[in-house]
Amino acid sequence: MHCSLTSHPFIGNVVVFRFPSLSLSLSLFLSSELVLTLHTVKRNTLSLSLPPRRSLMMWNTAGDDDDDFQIPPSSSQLSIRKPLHPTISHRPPRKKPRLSPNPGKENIPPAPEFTSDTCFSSGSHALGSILPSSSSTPDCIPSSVDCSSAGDSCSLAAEVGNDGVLVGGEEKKGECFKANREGYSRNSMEARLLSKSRVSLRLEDEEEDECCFVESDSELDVLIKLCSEPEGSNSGGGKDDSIQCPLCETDISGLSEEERHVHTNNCLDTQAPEQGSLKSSCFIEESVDDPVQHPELVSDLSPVLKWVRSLGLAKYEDVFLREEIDWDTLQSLTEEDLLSIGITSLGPRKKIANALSALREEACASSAEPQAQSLSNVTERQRERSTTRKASEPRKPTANKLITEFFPGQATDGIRKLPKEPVAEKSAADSGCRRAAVRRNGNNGKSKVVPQWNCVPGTPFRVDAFKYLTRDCCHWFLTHFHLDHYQGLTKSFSHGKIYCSLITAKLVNMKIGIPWERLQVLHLNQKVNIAGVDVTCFDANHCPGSIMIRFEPANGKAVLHTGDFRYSEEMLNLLTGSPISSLVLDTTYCNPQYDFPKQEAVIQFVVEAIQAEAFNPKTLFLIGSYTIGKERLFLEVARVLREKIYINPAKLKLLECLGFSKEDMRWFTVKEEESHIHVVPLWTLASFKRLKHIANRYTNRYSLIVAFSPTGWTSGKSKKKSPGRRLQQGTIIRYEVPYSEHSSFTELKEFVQQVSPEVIIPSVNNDGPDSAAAMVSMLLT
DNA sequence: GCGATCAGCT
DNA sequence: CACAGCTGATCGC
Repeated sequence: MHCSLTSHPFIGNVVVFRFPSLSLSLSLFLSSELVLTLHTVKRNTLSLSLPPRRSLMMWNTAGDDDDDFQIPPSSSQLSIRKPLHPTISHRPPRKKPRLSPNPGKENIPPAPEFTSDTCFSSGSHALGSILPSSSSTPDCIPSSVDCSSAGDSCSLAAEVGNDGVLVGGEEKKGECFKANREGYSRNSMEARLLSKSRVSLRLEDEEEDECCFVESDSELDVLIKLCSEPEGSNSGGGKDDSIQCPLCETDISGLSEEERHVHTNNCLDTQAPEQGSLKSSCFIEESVDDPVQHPELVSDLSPVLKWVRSLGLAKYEDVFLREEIDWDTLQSLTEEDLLSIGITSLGPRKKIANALSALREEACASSAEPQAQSLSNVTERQRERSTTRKASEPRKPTANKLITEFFPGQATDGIRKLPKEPVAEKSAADSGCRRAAVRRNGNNGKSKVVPQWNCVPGTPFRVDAFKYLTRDCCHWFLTHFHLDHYQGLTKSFSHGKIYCSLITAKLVNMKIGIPWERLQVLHLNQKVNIAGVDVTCFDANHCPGSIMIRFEPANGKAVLHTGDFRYSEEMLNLLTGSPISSLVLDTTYCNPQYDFPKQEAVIQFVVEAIQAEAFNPKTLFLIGSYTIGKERLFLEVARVLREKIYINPAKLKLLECLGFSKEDMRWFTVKEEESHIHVVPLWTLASFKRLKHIANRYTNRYSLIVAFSPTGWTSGKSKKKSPGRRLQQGTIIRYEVPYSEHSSFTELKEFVQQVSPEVIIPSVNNDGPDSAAAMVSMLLT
């Protein structure tokens, strides 16, 4: 078997193993300090990357013939040499490999001495790069191949086994290794990035970040499957799998699941006329008048399935069928429910959830204005029943949990409930939220209910509610200039005044074209009276211009709306005064899994990472940012590295609105050639594909791209507690760093405890209203 | 053609 | 995951 090692043409710390005639099956055993990343395995090519300042040793213990391990002459940058520390291999090589000549060797300068000090501080060489060492080494393990820049660290051994399996090992041997390891552990980016995860090897696809995790059946799915087995059927392995159509009772076991649905649907279609009202074009009409008299829920399935189909999501029919979801149940489903029944794809789930809220709104509208609709009696009854139920009983036991139940020692009398859905009219009315016509003319006159978090209890004000413009409100607050908060705001806005910070006002004026007459600037920490309500705003520490707003209405129940915010202790000093009754809280990361470091720590991390990666003068650094946001990160990078940052002219214009000092602005340049640190939209860093496009654009100027993707999500889920991660594909490196402009879970908890409100209204509630209660309860435990 | 909105995607 | 935002399709004017 032949294996060739070559250095990457551009970047020193990538080693490519080629097994020309082998279908690779790989396993690598690495020890605690991960220094080798298996990068791609494709077309018999295995590419491995070493973090900078590390070296690689490779042993060959495969096969017994001399052909086992050959370094072809073309691998000119590799030196084949003997290791300094023979004992390092946990499985000593059995045979000396035939070493091929290395014609390029003499042209390559000797590498510096590699010690624990130089391993981090020396910038003159890429320490992981594949350079020959001029030093000679003891002839103990003749079969080793060292691709290190200097003969030293012995940090990793890899072997090619008889079966073509590449195995490897590292054992701590000798002081050199120890010192090196300690030095590395202490200083290196990679050690810091990876020390927690201890993932010994990453097997990455070429499109690493697009790798798919095939979702295995959740426990819930399994349960659902079990529960959906027909009750008397022998599901314990017996073969009594007879399945009957619930309508015509024909045996349909022989049909596929899809065919069964088709069959059942046909039966429903043919039987429906007998029941009086079903028309294929009006599936909403059919419903079971009295469920007690119609215990067979399946007879109510057809409208559901048709509805699902009408959304173009026929492939989920079986999910609804399996769950025996009837029309009533359907309307009470939350997005969380959809997820739990197995609609795991975001797109379809959102689509269904949106369609469901439209359905519910229709139902509400019809109950509120029955005269406005001309509906069949059946529909009328159906809606009546569903709305009656809404008013009288909870759809789900957890839905109407009192928020205040989660507050130990707080009175619960007469305290507002967390609404199950914005559609719950009572809660909407309570908070002053009303139905808003989304479009006066379009959208078929459909309307949306203003979510509670966009309202200020006890006032007629709206916050970040431009999606829900109504004529009955003329005080519109905007907490910051991010699309998801100003969405719906256009230059034709004519609904009153917009209240925001100076920075936000500038941006709204510049980017959207709202005239200044419509804008009312709120100054930080200054109380003003607006329509009889005292209003004070504070820096929200989110993006430039972001504010939190305290409203003190005449009823004495102060409301604090955080907008989007990142907690800082200074906030608490400002918030002294009247106690907060309702807290509208940015719950973006309201889950214990999101516990990321302070921004300063992440900035420091990025600065050090740049320094560590900067060994190659032809490196382009990219830092992701939003329209506004993350400025602190790249400004700090500029300051520390004393290097200008490139931004495009549009971004510069934006930054000029953000109130940076002249000093700070000097760190920005719109001349690309003046800087090799560029600020780019965050989404351009999202995939390696895009990064490759960027790389191609700069192919003459840069040989290495190092991108920083700053996002709080980095620290979620499986990446729990990891301070970030470093991904690499060839000449492109992407760091994902947990730089967040939202509060972490810990910070939220701290904030809530300090503010101690009576009611919390979450602003982000992606998993449905049920989880809102859970979310809040987590904050208070 | 333009602005606004929405779905889909990252 | 989907922070926040881009892209393209569609609709109404």
